[in-house]
Amino acid sequence: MASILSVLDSATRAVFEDMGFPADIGSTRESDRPDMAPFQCNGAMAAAGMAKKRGEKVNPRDIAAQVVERLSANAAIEKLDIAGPGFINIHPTAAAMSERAAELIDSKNCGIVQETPKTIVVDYGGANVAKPMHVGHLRSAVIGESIKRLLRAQGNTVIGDVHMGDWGLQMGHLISELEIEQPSLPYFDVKKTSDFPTESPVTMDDLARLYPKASNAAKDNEDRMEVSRSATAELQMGRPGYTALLNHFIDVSVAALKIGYGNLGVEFDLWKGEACVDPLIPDMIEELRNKGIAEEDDGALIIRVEEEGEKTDVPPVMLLASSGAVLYHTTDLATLVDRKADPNPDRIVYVVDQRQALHFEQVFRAAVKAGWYEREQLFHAGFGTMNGADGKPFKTREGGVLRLEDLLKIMNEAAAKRLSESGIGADFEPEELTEIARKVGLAALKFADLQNQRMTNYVFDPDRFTAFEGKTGPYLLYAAVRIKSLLRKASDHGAKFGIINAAEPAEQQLILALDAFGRAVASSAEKYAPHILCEHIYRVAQSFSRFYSDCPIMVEGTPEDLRASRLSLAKLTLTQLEMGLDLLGIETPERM
RNA sequence: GCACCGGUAGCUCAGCUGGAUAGAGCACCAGACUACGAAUCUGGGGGUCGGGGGUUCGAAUCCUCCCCGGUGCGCCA
Repeated sequence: MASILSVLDSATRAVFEDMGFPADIGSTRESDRPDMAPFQCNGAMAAAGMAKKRGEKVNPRDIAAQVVERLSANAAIEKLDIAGPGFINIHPTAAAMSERAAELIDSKNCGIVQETPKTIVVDYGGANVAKPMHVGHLRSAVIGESIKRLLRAQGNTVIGDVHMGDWGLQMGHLISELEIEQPSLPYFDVKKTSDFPTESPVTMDDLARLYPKASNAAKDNEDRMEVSRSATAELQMGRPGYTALLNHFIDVSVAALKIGYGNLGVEFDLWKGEACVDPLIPDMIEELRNKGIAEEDDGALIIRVEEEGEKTDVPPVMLLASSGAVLYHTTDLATLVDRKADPNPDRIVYVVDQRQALHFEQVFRAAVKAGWYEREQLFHAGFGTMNGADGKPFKTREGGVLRLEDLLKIMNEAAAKRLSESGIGADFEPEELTEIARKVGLAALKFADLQNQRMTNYVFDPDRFTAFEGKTGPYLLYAAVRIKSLLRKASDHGAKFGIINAAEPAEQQLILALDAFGRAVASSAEKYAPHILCEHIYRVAQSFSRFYSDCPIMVEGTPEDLRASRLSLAKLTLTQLEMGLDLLGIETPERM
């Protein structure tokens, strides 16, 4: 099955090739001037340029005329125009559009092209143990979830790994602070090595309180810092009481994080963290030493990763601090070793803040140097830093960090308010109303985030998030929900679906928009860029809105076959909208 | 100092494997509900694409030099 564009594209390429030009220059694409034609081919100018370089003098319009001549018999083409210096404008036939719509209805996946299946790990989330989730965790979760779904939709085996931060000094802080508060706990008894309580001595709230307390205390007290450092070192040496405590911390945190991510509609296949690859580190370091890759430097163990002819020095990977402690690089490398063993992925995508770019570059180089991966297998999909409307790191009015649960509450309330204002939900059950507000709020939040290109710095602006008009998540849901309502009405009237006949401009425009879904998904997945899919879904919703206002369907007096055609088109649109929204991690309510 | 990311309409952003008149949403102005949901639709005004050079028939897009903002640069994670 081929999209309208790909049919036209193959045709124009073949013509250019026939005429002795490279097929590539004859490519067809969506037009920059949709007012003139849906599709354009600009190859004639390029061809004339090439002929000129060979010393021939050719007018691009003449080449265009020849191309048009050879294309005129194509059944999918209604009309060809030559414009300006030699642009070829291509109008597909209504029949081609109708046929394509029928294909899309039969298609299981709305025209998403299946790739040769690969195993891909998407590393996103990255929340820390013992710290409540805040707005800073939003982007990784939302973008990562969408990338995971996009890759999966292409037929890949995709594994989402939360990769928690549960190792290192932060754990030393927690353990030592708890010891200061409750020194009599059995975990701190050096002589005790087993049979620790199964019940956690702390709650999530305790952890959320202990960490900043310790961290602040250590900031300006070197002695306190030393206590944390030595606790960290002892934990890493495997002190049983500390290990038992760490496991409690992790269990308590994972339970909280599952709820937090669950509220965002984000799910992970793996709940691994840094701590669980710690056992791999001694062998890994041994291997790196034996291979002559790791070397001592200034008391630390490092891997040099700078490359020939590089202008700047890329700092080395730090495997072991001079204290012998394991560092961020070490656990990330060990995670790569772990993943190599299982599931031995073809690719790993890290959806992590762009500020980590250098870190990943270093780790990737080390992994390649060690012979574990090819450079192309490892990709850091970074995203922009998040600021408030003033361009500075976002803070609440009180100057604190905005918790994710509070953000979700703000979104929920805004959606609920809008629902009650519109008066539509007056007869809904309270539970349904709550559920709708949740979905609408979340859709607004996610779409506001995803529609930006990853790299652009992110302005966190609650007003923008809670805007429900225009290019927003709720607009998309509204379009989908309106179709559902229409289909319910059709069902009540016993209306039938039928063959789609692309007659009206609004119908044709909608079909052409639907035709582009496969391309949008492919390009989104290839570039790890959900915003491309956002753009597409929005265009589909807009095209539908226009179709809906121009073309009566369930209005009395609409001929039966016309109604059947339009109902089918509406249903097809709904299928694609819901599928596209799902790829963005957005749920569609039945009504709103 | 070096490196990475960004600078496009009043605001928030697309477009950047070079193509025609640089797009969208918000805001602003003017219209459309006794027709299927107006969280909607139609039309309009609004731009030295940070600046200068260069390549090209053609540059927001490629090259180069500057300016501005953000970020990162061996023992936190």
